[in-house]
Amino acid sequence: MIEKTYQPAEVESRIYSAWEAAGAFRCGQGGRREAEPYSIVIPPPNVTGSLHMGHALNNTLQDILVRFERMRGKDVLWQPGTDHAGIATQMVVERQLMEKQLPGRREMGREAFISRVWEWKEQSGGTITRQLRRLGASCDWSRERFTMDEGLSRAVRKVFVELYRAGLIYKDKRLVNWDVRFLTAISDLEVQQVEVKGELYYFKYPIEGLGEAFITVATTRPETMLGDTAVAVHPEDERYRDLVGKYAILPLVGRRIPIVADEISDPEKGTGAVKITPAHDFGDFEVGRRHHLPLVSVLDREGRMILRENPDFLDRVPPSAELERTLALHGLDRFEARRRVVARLQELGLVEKIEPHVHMVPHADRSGEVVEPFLTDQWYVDAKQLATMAMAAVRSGRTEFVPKQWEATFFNWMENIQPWCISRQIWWGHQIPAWYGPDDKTFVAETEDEALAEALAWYVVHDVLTREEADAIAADPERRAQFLTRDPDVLDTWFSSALWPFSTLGWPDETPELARYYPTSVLVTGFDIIFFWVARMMMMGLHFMKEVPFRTVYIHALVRDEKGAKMSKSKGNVMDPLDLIDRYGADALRFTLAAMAAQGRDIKLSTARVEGYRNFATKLWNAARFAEINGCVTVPSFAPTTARETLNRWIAHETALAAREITEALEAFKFNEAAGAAYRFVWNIYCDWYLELAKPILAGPDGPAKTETRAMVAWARDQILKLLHPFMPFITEELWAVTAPRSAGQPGSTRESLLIVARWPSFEGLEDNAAEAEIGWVIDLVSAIRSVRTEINVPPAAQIPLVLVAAVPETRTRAARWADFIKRLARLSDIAFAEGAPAQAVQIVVRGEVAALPLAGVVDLAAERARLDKELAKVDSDIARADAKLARPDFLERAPEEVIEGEREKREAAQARRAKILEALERLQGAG
RNA sequence: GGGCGCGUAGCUCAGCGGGAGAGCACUACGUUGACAUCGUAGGGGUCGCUGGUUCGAUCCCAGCCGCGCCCACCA
Repeated sequence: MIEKTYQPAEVESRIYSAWEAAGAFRCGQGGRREAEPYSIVIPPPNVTGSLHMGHALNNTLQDILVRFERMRGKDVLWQPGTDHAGIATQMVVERQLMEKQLPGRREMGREAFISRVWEWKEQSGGTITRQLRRLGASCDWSRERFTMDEGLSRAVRKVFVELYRAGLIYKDKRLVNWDVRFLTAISDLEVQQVEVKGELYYFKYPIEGLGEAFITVATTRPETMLGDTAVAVHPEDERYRDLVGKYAILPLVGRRIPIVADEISDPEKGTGAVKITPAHDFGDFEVGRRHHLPLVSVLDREGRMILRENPDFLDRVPPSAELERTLALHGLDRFEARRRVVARLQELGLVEKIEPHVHMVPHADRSGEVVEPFLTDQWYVDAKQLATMAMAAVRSGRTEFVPKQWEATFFNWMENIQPWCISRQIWWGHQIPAWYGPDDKTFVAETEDEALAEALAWYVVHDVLTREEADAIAADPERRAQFLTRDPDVLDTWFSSALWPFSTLGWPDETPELARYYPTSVLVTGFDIIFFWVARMMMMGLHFMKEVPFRTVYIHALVRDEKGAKMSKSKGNVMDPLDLIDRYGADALRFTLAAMAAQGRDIKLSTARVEGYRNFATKLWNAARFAEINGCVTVPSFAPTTARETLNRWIAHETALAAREITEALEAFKFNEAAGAAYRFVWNIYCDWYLELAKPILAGPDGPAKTETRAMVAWARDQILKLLHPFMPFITEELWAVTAPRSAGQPGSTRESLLIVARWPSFEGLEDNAAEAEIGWVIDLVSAIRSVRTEINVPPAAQIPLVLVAAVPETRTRAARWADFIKRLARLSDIAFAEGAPAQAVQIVVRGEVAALPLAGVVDLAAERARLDKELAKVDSDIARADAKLARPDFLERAPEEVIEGEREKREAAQARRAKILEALERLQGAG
């Protein structure tokens, strides 16, 4: 017996275990080794993460595709795993140490700290994957990977070494985006431009040799002026032409700085003269290179002023008396230093003005601190070269974005791609496989042994060491360990993510999985990581595999709250998917997300919507109960195409239509259309009409019609379970089990397989549309009667007679055949036939014929006349519109034939209907 | 400054060249043995504005008005 109500919480975990126990998620299962492969790699969630609504959407869509293709018989691999998430994870563990009042990271040392992180990972790293299971994700967990596991780490080292040897990875000293909180370099992508209300300061720099004359520069960062090494004006700016080549004297410092002509200066902006601080501004850095300016750093890695022990500062510029006075700046935070510099310049009368100024200020993603451009040595990937192939792959269609417009975004970024800074000054991550010799010579290799061998060989060849000395070092463990120093930095987390589509399949080994599942079929992800991840996977995949990592990139929207605001903890508008799963079931959440996943628009999620789809699940549940109560059991040998009953032929055809619609929508990644089609079919076709029309048969005497109908009800229900399974895996699998036909004395399911691996419905039966004329007529008739009953206030319980007027023989046959049904659904007492309509009757036109409801004493004649007048007006306007069209020569000449024909047909139908309405009006006249 | 997108029923959104749709909300009625997490019926929209293309425009094009997002070293 099917339970009275569906209990998601009870069912979901049990069903999920059953899938896992059956090995249903595993690739290559069930004789599918010969089948077409279908693979998706999961966007690996942070190991520190917990499931948020974005994950829920992302993984629901992947799971829908994966379940759909699995049911279509493909050999499916959904490759799961997690990301080590460098900074995020390091932060979590450091915070934990603090909370437990244990020694901090630096005190415990690198090795101890890293093993602490691993411990944390073992204990807590499984949260997110457990939560994915609750959502129903059918990943092949037997293949779960972690970006820091041994295999993937090996892939990372190999990639690094090969790119280094190909000259595509190099070390460079230049400005980087520096996070002053986490004390690490970050990439351009980890920087957010934030609009800040600040001030624009106009400073007067005296000009050497021109007495009281000065040049005014505008700046938003006064504290960096101590590091100025030039003033730039535009080469064509008449105002300053004479000053180019002269020197300004930098206030407070006394440094002579040249006034140079450079295009960077915009005559429209500020004063047209701009101070140049090559060590603290990306633009100025370039100017510095062009004009061979010295780089003067005045900030340390924590964003504090560093003047005293700063060789960059003191060696090049003899401290002036003024500078000595400003030495109080040393060690000050940059923002405090800013206030003091401004104050001092004001005292000196060198501040022309200060204006309020709104501008974009770069902030570090993670820490939220203002990013400091900082001069350091870092490792870079030459992305430009790699980008060329990636762009070509998208241009040629080897990888396709869906929706298409994201390709523009992709190209736009790729065309302007900058070197990718991949080194991070943190501990948790893939340590860079680079070692330095005694003279700082760099050796890059996959292992320390290889690096050492390479280094010793190099020093021998270059006569730094003799062969004997080298051998001695190699032989002595102590000296070996001391000879090289490993680069302490680790790689950007996205570096290992970029390898995900092939590293998870076993690369660099030539595994069968790599051969079979690469390139993957589709990547499902949000637009926010097109640059971070998609582009980089494209570059790495093409370089190392010589083939794109995925055929299709499906870009989905952002999930927002019901008002359209981005969900964030600080706003307190976060909806927790696990909470929704608890309240409504995973299926309801999944269906909601799918139904709302229209391409190109963000999802505004509301609980009302989830509730609505929970109701849908309930509806399905009850429909299955109805089938069971009425003895509708799957008949394995039943072939729907052989059905004899019109009603059954009709639902078979409707089922095929729905199957086709859902299949085509899923093939085109139109999740909302697929969900909508399934919803309409189940509720508005199967439940509202088919089951209702089947009731009299099921309640009637036993016989072939009843037997067939029972089989068909069960068959259609089974098709529904299949069609709905990708969206609502739990409830459908549960119903699949509980509705299984029983074999005597045998416990358990007699289904051939779990639903998850059942065959996806075909479209067979589409060609037979004959039943529609009959069932459609019944539906129209019932609907029309119901509508009229409400309109003229017939009490719902009242049973009234129906008279079919001047019915053609076919109608008479149909009416006779469907009398029980129609009477039941339209609440009629009797169906009769007559050549003319009875007096005092409500008359409706159904598919060209008049049906009358004699309602002497019940019907309000005036109301009825008004109703018919309204209908007449409607039909008249229809005719008029068609006439107007058909009267235009242009239309007849230029419109396609089928459109013209359609218009004629519409007109004829309207005319016929009009005639019937007129007759009805006349009769009413006579009656009144 | 560049690029992308959005303005359709009270709300959330589909549709996107041939007579305006769904869900929710709303109104009325209804516990007929699957389902009140339900059923039946109903009200509600000059499809942002202005032009253009077309036999025909909510749909294509241009401009404008609102709104959002992404990218960009500008003082």
